[in-house]
Amino acid sequence: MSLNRTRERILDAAADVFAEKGLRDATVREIVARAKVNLAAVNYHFRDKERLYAEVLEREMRAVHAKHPIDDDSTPERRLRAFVEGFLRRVTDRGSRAGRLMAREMIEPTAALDRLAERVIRPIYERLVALTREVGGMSRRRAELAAKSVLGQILFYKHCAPVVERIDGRLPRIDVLAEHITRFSLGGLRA
Amino acid sequence: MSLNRTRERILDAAADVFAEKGLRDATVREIVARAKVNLAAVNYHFRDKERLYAEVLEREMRAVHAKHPIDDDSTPERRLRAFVEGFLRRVTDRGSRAGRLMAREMIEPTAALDRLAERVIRPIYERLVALTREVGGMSRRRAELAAKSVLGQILFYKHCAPVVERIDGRLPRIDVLAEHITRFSLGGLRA
Amino acid sequence: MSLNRTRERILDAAADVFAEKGLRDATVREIVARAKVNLAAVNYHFRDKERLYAEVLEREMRAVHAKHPIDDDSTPERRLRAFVEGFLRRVTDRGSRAGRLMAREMIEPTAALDRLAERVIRPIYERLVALTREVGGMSRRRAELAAKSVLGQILFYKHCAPVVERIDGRLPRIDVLAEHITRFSLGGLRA
Amino acid sequence: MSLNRTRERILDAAADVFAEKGLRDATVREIVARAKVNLAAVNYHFRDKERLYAEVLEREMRAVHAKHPIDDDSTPERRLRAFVEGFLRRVTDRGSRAGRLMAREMIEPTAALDRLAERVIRPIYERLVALTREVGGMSRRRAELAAKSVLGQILFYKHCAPVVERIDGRLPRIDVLAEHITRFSLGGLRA
DNA sequence: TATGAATGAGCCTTCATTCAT
DNA sequence: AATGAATGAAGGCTCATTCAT
Repeated sequence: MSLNRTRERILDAAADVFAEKGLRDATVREIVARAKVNLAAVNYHFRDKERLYAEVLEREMRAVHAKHPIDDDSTPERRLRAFVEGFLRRVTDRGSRAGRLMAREMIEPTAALDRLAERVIRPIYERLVALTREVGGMSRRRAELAAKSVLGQILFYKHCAPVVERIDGRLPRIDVLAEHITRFSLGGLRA
Repeated sequence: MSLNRTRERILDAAADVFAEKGLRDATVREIVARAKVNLAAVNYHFRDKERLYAEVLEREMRAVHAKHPIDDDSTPERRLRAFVEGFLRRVTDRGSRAGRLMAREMIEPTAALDRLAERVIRPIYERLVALTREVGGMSRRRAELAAKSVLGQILFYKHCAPVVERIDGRLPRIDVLAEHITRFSLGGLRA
Repeated sequence: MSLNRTRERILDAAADVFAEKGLRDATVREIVARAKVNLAAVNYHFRDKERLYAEVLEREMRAVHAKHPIDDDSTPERRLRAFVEGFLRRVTDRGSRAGRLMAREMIEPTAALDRLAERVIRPIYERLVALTREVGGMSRRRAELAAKSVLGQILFYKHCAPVVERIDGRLPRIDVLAEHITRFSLGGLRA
Repeated sequence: MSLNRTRERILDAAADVFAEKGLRDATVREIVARAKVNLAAVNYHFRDKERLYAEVLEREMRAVHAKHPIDDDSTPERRLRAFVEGFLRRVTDRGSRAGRLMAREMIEPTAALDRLAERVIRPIYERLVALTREVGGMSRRRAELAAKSVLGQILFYKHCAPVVERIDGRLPRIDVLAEHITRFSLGGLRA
């Protein structure tokens, strides 16, 4: 195949498998089967399974980062609402490999997490902190707590999805959730 | 080794190992080594590794459930505050095997989660829903969303701990967090 | 099978394979195939391939040591002759696994050689040194050199066998060689 | 990289690696790494690893052969002494790749040994046989045995070096050894 | 002439489980 | 009730070699 076709195929297949099974439970054999490449190709292109994982993680995160929408210049309330819904959609997207990979990192952080926190997560976090200050006109310290309250509400539907499913059956529509979280948060911010 | 001493030793060792490594990454060999029992004892007493895991999970959760404090009869606001702080403390306890086990279940639910959701989680959830209705006087549907907003804020410090560490350094004191979450939530409930 | 049948079978098969191919070129698969035991049995009984090797080496050497004939009490010359022929026979025995294993150790010594040198080789060496002193009535220092001259002549037919074969075709009979080496050495000792 | 620079670099690196690890344990990867050439270069220039090995062996042996000193025309005894010391020096030279390669061939002869025995070893051997006849005035048959006795004494310090080290600590000086071997052999030749 | 990419075979080891006692 | 022995499956990795350029 021309260029680094094999390398790309492996990265893509690996993202799926790592997202589904995690670093250790994923097998190189399954990855190469999905990528339809030779078993040894992983070791050739990435040295070993762990290095492949690190590269996958970085890549997936960067992809999400790139897709992250830029805030427009409407009112802070509308921008908050847009942020919540956008984040919620991304996070609850079943097919989102980045989301699953991150969730796993939360339980068993790997060396790759340090870079990730700084380069991908912090910018998003800082934008949300700025937004909460605009809405609530509060101190930096309080705005950080508030930002975490917002994030927590959103991520709950990610990190506790299996329990929510078992207790509620299906989730409400995303826009209903986003509407609730935004209102609830506006109330909290003004408290 | 009279009675089911062996059985108990295995359950205890297994709780540690499963909490540290998860169902699949934990090895029977490590469990029996810590428990100082024979390799075949796990299969003898629990049929297989998965059944041992289910038993461990149930047991740990029951233990947490038992420690869960009963609400007193002060104002709903104070009871909410007490709930938040109590839950937050339990959830951020680094040594908590139950917490780690649950976090793993969120990512890769096992068969054991069904019972757990019904027997351990739902009662807590229902209590919180009732509490939010008392505070906010709202519909069941809205109260459920609000309860999830409260839980999400709390669990954020559990499920995103590695990122919070990397972005903020140390956490604020638990009571400060609890105070914030309670105020934020009261604001949200009244919105 | 009763007792440690499997363990013994592995040790025996491994001695053959290690002697033929050396530590690294020998494969666990070939060993277990010859021993007609399961592949995992090696790791179960010996932890890993290297430890199996160490045990094989020790065992084979001990076996040779045990078979080593005790000198009788005839004249020193006859005892030298007996020593030479005995050693020569053992060493050129094509089926001798110990010999092949030792030859490999000479090229790539493993950790096991230290014990071997002290426990198996030194006693033989010391006996020969004593013998040369009896024959030649010389200083300890010169006797040691002489002992090495004797050993070198014998071991030549072991260590250089492939070349001797290619240059001479077949070897003379062992007793002819032993007679020559003994005479040559007696001449040397008296020089 | 003009001409066959690559080829030369491979041959040189391969000589080191083969001497250190032997034919099979040496890896093409290590050779090309040391030679700082491409992985595929070995197969391109030498067809396969074994042919590279054969070429290395031949080359190293020829180099030794070239350095072999020509006998002068002093007395046979002095020429024997010179032969012993020269051979001993070459053989115990730790850095000698040829020596290590040969030692390995003795244990696991490869196809390359046939040519070697005929072209490199036999000439040396024949010279020594002639020398022993001059000294001892004996039959061809006995002279051959005597020549082997001389060679055996010398090669002992090569092939049994690890054991000698462990039993004696350091070796005596080469000239002392040569003196001993020469005297001992002269005694034997005259016996 | 030289090389980056890719491949198929094979190796050692680990693991959960079962068997015989 | 408990265990030492044994097993079959699977996994990560290395290697010499070949291919296409």
